[in-house]
Amino acid sequence: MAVLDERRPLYEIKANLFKGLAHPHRIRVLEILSAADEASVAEMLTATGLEASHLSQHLAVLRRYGLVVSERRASVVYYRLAHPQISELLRVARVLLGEILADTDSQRDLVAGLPTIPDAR
Amino acid sequence: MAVLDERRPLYEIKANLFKGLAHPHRIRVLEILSAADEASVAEMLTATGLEASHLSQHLAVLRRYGLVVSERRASVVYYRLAHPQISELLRVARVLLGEILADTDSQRDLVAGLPTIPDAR
DNA sequence: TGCTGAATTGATGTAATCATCATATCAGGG
DNA sequence: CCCTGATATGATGATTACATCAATTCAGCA
Repeated sequence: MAVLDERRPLYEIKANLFKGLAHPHRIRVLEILSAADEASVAEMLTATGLEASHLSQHLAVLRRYGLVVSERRASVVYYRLAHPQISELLRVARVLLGEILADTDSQRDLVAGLPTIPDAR
Repeated sequence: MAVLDERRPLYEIKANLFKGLAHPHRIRVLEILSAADEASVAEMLTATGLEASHLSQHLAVLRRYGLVVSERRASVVYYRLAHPQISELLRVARVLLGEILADTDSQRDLVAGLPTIPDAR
């Protein structure tokens, strides 16, 4: 398994989880799967507008990180979240981001990192 | 701000959030800050065992991603989570990982990605 | 068996991230 | 004012991730 490997220290496993989530295309895919429960590659292709091999590579990453599972029925491959909890995590992230960005609106440059650190690069 | 920038599509902002979290050292730092509310660089140095400049670089990443804020009092720099919700996100991730890894124990190779995909590389 | 559509893999170049080490800034005490 | 401890930045090389395009596998059908 290598990525979500329970023999590693927890903070490393956790970092790997986030690493799997750390790309906009992969977020889109996971949100599609959160909403639809299951989706074929073809469906995700039209939903995302990505080129086939590009999508496939990101799906491979998601598989490698143990975030999705796939199943071939006839000539179509269907993907599903490997764990329902993943959609929960995305939901929480969405809510928290909502709050964070709302904060940001009112205290924009506090959050911007510019004034708090003498010389933010 | 550039990283947690509300003008971008949401899935990109979300991916950036996860990108900031996608490293074991940074997870450790954030968990220290979740527990302690505030910590000096010196404290984090001893807590993590990292070399000073190495820790500093990761702190810079966390600042850049808007996940922490820092404040200098005398010659000591203190760090804090930029948003309390971040510790909430980590908490949720921890819980979910607990469940996922528990699953994994009983269905280890289902999660491993090996049997579900004909030729996992 | 040879096509065709669906999806994956491989190869390549480029860019981003990480670790290490050396150097720089910054505040306070001598 | 310079020294020291605390922290941050810069430069370098190594590794890993990303995008693009070509080639491959695989299932079903003519």
